[in-house]
Amino acid sequence: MSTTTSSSTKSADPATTSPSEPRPSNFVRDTVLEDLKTKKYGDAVIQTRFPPEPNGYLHIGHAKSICLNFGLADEFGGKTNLRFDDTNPEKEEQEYVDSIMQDVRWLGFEWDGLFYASDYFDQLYQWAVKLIQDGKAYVDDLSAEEIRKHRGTLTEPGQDSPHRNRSAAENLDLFERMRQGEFPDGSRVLRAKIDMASPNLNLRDPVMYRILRAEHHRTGDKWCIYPMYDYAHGQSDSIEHVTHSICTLEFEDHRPLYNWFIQQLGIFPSQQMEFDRLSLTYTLLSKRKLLTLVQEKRVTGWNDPRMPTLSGIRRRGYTPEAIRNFCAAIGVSKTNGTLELAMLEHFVREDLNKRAPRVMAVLRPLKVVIDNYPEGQVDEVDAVNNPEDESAGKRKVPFSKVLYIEHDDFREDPPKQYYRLSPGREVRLRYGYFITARSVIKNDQGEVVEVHCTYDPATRGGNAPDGRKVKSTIHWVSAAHAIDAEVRIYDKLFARQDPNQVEEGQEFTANLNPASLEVITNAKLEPSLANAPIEARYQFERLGYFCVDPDSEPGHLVFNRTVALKDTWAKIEKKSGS
RNA sequence: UGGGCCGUCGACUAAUGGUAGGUCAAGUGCCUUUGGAGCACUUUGUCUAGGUUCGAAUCCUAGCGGCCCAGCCA
Repeated sequence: MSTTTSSSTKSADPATTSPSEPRPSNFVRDTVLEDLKTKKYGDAVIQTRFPPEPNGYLHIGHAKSICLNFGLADEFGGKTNLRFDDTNPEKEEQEYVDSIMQDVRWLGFEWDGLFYASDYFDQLYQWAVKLIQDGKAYVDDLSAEEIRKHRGTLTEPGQDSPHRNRSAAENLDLFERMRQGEFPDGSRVLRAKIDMASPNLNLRDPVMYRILRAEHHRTGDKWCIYPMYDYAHGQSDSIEHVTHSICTLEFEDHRPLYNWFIQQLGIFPSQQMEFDRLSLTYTLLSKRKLLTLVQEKRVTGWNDPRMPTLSGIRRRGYTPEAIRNFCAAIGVSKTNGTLELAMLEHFVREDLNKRAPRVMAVLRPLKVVIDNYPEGQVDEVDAVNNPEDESAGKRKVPFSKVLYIEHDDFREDPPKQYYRLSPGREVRLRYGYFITARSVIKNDQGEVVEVHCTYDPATRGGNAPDGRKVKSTIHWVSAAHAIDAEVRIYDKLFARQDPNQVEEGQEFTANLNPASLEVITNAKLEPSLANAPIEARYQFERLGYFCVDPDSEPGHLVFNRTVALKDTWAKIEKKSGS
């Protein structure tokens, strides 16, 4: 992929501390550049952070954020922390923490600091006490529902809680007793005292702490009160001296609150900036909904190869490079849009094309017998491992009298522009010989089950000495040498471009693509694949990119199709069909 | 209809008052022992209307359209 040329890279920029590749311009990077130039943070390097909540697995949308945050720090010699936003013990688990760390590293990034919002619970508590002392926070006894009623609506101001003007002493006492566990869950909250009439709902005395008796994955039962996101996040950023706190657009309305806490506390002024969340066609990127798919067993787990999670995509065969290139190419803006899935697929193909060894595999075997080929003779033909990479070398592939070819590669009655095998037609068997179809054998249903051909011994390797050309080259596997494999063909998980678009009363699961997985149990592979290791990626010539699934066992290989090759014939067929 | 944000080819994104460019997709041709890859070419765009300016995608005004916010989720 070539990087977009941008004006910001035309001239050497003194703020750029690394001589790295020109990077695509975006408004976040521009701001960093500007802040560095004006020395907004003195001589300090920029500090970013990736702050996932450990309540699910990371997905491709997170990859965009990871690449942005780590990428900025890399480019400008800054640092990036991994910080778990673990303020809601009811939804968070160690399993998610572990998977997140694994996925970030797999993507190719290493954090500078590893932190948890829960590391700061004591500090956060002390700051809350300070806000109470300053008359900026109060304990409210209203129920959740009463608070909601008092909040007003989008168009009407809220009303003050009757407890809004308690004395600092009383608030201090109550808050301390909240922490001590004197009150039942949900009976009281600590609220910031801001403005119940603010047009920004986030400023209508937001809740800072709630009482929640839940086992926290790190602090256990030490606390029975937990800070809310708005109170925890900005302060965590500030503690870590995060200079650029990059989050998604839906937090734009929270920025005034983010700033309010920092200002009241007089602590390090981290700056929040918001960019657009990634959306992809035919894809859902909502941890809540992905969780639903897992819980309802619509998929086999978070790492089902159809899932847009990093672990799913990894198992599907995507490379970290492909994802990083994708993230660099899609850019960062404030526009809410939806990217075509084709864009993502392009970047896997691009990467795999360069690195994946080619191999021959037949997914839907059709038996071919070469009548004039000597019985029992085996011919080891040379095959190129990767035409894109000469250093990948060559291998031998056994050729013999009985072969399998792809069922699609033979048509008894070939349509226009179909160049593959058909009665009387000569084609090339890749790296093998030219063969001509002579007759077919059909089963009781009238389906072709065997094609008898003749071959031209002079065409060994694939070229005719007399210079005659052939329109098409097809792949094959020697029947006697083939190894059997299971191949899982994946398609879009959702049938609708926008999986959230549902008929009245329906769930998003109604949009699930019933054909998202097709399992082929009798695929035939060339023997070189016998010892293919888990996660190894190949191009099955003319078919697509495939990788070895962890479900594989000795003697039973399982492949996942990562993505199909672009298929010109399919286009022609579709066009003439419609 | 309170507040916030956003409108550039079909999609994503650049242009920072001075040539509307790139990537994907689509199409055409070349090439090809993968109908792959590669190469070349092509199509299509500044939401609308006013204004400022020598000059506006960019600044101003007004419309129109979209997204977000009324969790003791993040």
